Amino acid sequence: MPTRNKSDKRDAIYEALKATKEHPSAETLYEAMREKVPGIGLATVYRNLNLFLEDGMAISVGFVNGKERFDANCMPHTHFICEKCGTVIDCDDIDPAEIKVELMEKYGAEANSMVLRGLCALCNKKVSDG
Amino acid sequence: MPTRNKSDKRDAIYEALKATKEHPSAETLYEAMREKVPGIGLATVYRNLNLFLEDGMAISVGFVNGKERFDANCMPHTHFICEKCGTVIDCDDIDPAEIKVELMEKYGAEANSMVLRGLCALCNKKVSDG
DNA sequence: TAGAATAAAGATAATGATTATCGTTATTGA
DNA sequence: TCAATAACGATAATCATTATCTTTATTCTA
Repeated sequence: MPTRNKSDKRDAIYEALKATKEHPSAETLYEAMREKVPGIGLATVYRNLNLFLEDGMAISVGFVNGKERFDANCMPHTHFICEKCGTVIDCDDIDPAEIKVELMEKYGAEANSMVLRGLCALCNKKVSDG
Repeated sequence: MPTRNKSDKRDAIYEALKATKEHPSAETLYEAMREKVPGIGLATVYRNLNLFLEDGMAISVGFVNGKERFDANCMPHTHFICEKCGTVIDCDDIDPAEIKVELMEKYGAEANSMVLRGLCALCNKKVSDG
C-alpha cells in the first residue's frame, strides 16, 4: 500500500463509506458528509475514493444511472443492482465461489466480482401489481 | 414493439452489431461502420442503439472504461468483462439459472443479467508471468 | 400519386459525471 | 524550524452521451 499522509478528510470519507450500506456514489457520499465535515469539496471525495480503490480499501460496485457506486466491504460478495430504483443489495447469501471455479475451468479467467441486475423485490411487485 | 419507420441506417447498425462478437461501444460500432456506410453520424448510432434496447433487440452489457457496451444477443447469458484489457466474453457455458433462482428465493429479486469481472486468461497469465 | 404528417438523419450544442489543474494549506522528515 | 511533499477546495477541462435543430426520407391518406 502506497504511503499516504495523515488526512482527517480522508478518514472522514472512509468512515462515512464504511458506515453506510447503500453503496453510495461520490456525489451521494459528498452530500451526506457536508453537514458533518463543513467545507469539504466534491473533488476531495472523488480523489479519495480513487485512492481507496488503488489501496484496496474499497471496491467499485459498478455504474448505476451513469454514476459509479462504491463499497468499503472488500470481502468477495455478490451484488444485486435494481435497474428500476438503483438500489444496490449485498447478497451475502449467494456464494460466487462455484461460478468462479466454473469460469476459471471453462474460460481460464479469474473473476473478482459478480453482479446481478434486474428488478428488486419491491420494484418487481410494483410491476406485477400493474 | 413500437412502430418504427423503415430505415437503412438502422438496419445497417443492427446488422453490424449482430455480426460482431466483441460487444462494441457506440463509438467502436460507429468507427467500424463509417467505411461501409459513408456519411453515417455518431448520433445516429447512439440513437438507434437506444431504440434497440427499448425494443428488446439488444442489451447493454455494462460499462467498460466509461463506455457502454452492447450485445444483439438477447438470450440470457453470462458475460465476463476483463478489467485490464476491456474484452467482453460470452460465457454461454455458465448457466445463470441456478443463481437467479437462488436470488429470487433469498431476496425476492428478479435478475435478468449476470456479469463477472476480473482478469481474462491472457491478462491473468501476463500478471503471473510478472 | 401528390402532399401533408411524421420519423430519421447529420451536425453540433448541451449535459453531467469525473478528472486535471492551480494556488493554498497541512503534514512530514531532516 | 523549514524545505519538500501531500492534500485540499475551487473550478476549468474532458469525454461519453443526449438534446436540439434543420434537412431529408418514409408513410399515410385524400
